[in-house]
This record gives sequence, structure tokens and C-alpha cells, in this order.
Amino acid sequence: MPSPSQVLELEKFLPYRLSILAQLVSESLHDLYAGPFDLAVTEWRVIAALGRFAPLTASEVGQRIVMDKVAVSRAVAGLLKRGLVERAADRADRRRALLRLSPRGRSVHARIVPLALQYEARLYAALNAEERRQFDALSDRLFIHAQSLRRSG
Amino acid sequence: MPSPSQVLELEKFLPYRLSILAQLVSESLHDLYAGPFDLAVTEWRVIAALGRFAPLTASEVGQRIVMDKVAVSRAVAGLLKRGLVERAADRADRRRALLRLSPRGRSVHARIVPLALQYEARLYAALNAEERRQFDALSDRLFIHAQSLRRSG
DNA sequence: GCACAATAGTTACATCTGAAACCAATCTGG
DNA sequence: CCAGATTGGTTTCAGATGTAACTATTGTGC
Repeated sequence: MPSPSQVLELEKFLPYRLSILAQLVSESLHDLYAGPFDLAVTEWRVIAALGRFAPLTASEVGQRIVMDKVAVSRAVAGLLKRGLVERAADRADRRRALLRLSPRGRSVHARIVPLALQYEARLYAALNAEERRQFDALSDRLFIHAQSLRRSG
Repeated sequence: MPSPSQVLELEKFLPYRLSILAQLVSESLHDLYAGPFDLAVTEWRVIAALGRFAPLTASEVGQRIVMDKVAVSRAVAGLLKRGLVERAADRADRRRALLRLSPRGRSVHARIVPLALQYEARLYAALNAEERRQFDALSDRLFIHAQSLRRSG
């Protein structure tokens, strides 16, 4: 007879459920800032990283927001062209360029952050305080564990 | 003074954390079946849906796995070309086509499912039984709630 | 001090994706 | 019936993405 373990119920399968939840949340959030500010998801993430940690080099941005350097480069190019980010060559190491938000970039950042936090709060409203704490702790442990699984093959 | 609520700490921001967790898990899983079977994520999902619920029409597949009809159409085209899926016109409504796995498709499905379940088990090993139950319940509630937020704007 | 490896970042190419237009078949109202 | 709306599905075109090649600069071993 077939072992029960050989049946994959997609709707209960953890990788699948994580994927559709993250996609739904990401799209909902994008709806909030795409209209008013016309930012791609990658551009918004770069702005969020620089708004919190500037100045950063492009690779440091990539480490913060888990984006590869090509994606960062392209997002930064778009933001530079629109005057939301400023770039200054590092005089000590001229391969590097330090990035920070321009005044307009800071303004955009300051207007998106409350929208983003408000959305997060509305999402978290599905859970009470104790459940939020649990969910955060459990998802963090899953993330750490998934990273170590990946590294070990 | 600036309100604390105006600071967005990306590394604690729920949409961001869900996104990188889902991405990491999805890529890790893809590593398992991409090498041996050369399937795209969308193709694997179609196979999983048909392996569990066949026969389905293309739109039913899309509903099951939350993929738009263009993506389903393309994945099915690739799977038909490679002989992993069979298509039969619905005689009662000739717009519709019923899809099911071919013998080769069933074989691929039967070989991937244990890999996928094994990966899920290794991921879940980060949590004990009670914690898994909690995480599943909480993430389900977040998903349901995110859906209703999206619908209500 | 110089060839060679390593690092920061960009460009090029091929693939993937999504929105909208499109085709074919079926349903609906008069 | 039969014109127009609806539905199932594919194609098209434009934008996004990933891999690999590339440029420029800095670090390293001899």
C-alpha cells in the first residue's frame, strides 16, 4: 500500500503556503506605494535601506535587503535618474561609491514609511500581541534554519 | 520629536521578512528538483496540482496553485512538449481542455514528492510539534486576513 | 614593483513575467 | 435564431530578472 508520507497536499505544504502568503502581502504593500510614488519593489527596498542606514555602498545595500548586486545596480540607476538618491565616490577606494537619499528621496521615504507601518499594523491585527510575538519568533527560527540547511546542502 | 512609529526597521518589518523567508525556501526547494528534472517552479507546481487533483482544466489548475492563466498556459505548453502532461478536449465544451499527468509525468511526480516532503520535514525540524501547529495556524490566519484586507482595499 | 588574484560595480544577453490584445466556443436576451 | 456578452485559453509586446562577461580599481605574493 502507498505510504501516507508520499502524498503531497499542496495546500498544506509549507514552502507553497509561505510563497503565496509572501506574494499576497508583497503585492498588497506594493499597491500602496506604486500608485503615488511609482516605485518598483526593488527601488522601494533600496530607499528603505538607505533611509535607515545611509550612507551605504551598493554591496552593503544588497546585503541589507538580500538583493544581488545587479538588481541593486539597476534600482540605484533608476533612483539616481529620478533624483531620489545621491552617489559620492569613496576617495579612499575609488571602486566604491557611497549612496544616500537626496532631500527628495528622504521626503518620499518619510511619506511611504507611515503607509508601510500602517499596512503592517492592519495585517498584524489578525493576531493578538502574544500571537504576534510567537509568529515572529517561529518565523525567525525557520529562516535561520533554512539558511543553515541551504549552506549544508 | 519624531514619533517612534515613524521608524521602519526593515529587518523587523513583516512583509519584508515573509518575502525573504519564502524566497529562501522556494530557492532551496527548487535546487532539489531543478537539477535532476529540469523543471521551472511554475512547471513543478502544475505537476503537483495535477498529481493531486487531475483531471483539471487550465483555469482550475490556476485556481489551485494561485497562478494566472498566462503562466499556467505557458507551463502546460512546456510540459506537453516534454510529454509530462496530456491534454484532452472536453467534448461537452470545446473551449475547455482537461489536463492530466502522462505516465512519464506521474513518474516525475512520484520521484519529486518524496524530495519535497523530505525538505519540508527538514525545515520543520526547526520547530517542535506544538510550535509547528502554532506556526501553521498563525500563518493561515495571516493569509486569510491579508486576503480580506486586499479585497476591502 | 609588477604580474595576478580579488573586489565594486555595470553591461549584455537570454529568459521570464504580466498586461492587454486576441481567437474560438458558448451563453444570453430579445 | 442571432447579435452581443462571457468564458477558456493563447499570443504578443514590453518590462523585469538572472547569469555571465566585462571594466576599473585595489590587494597580494614573489
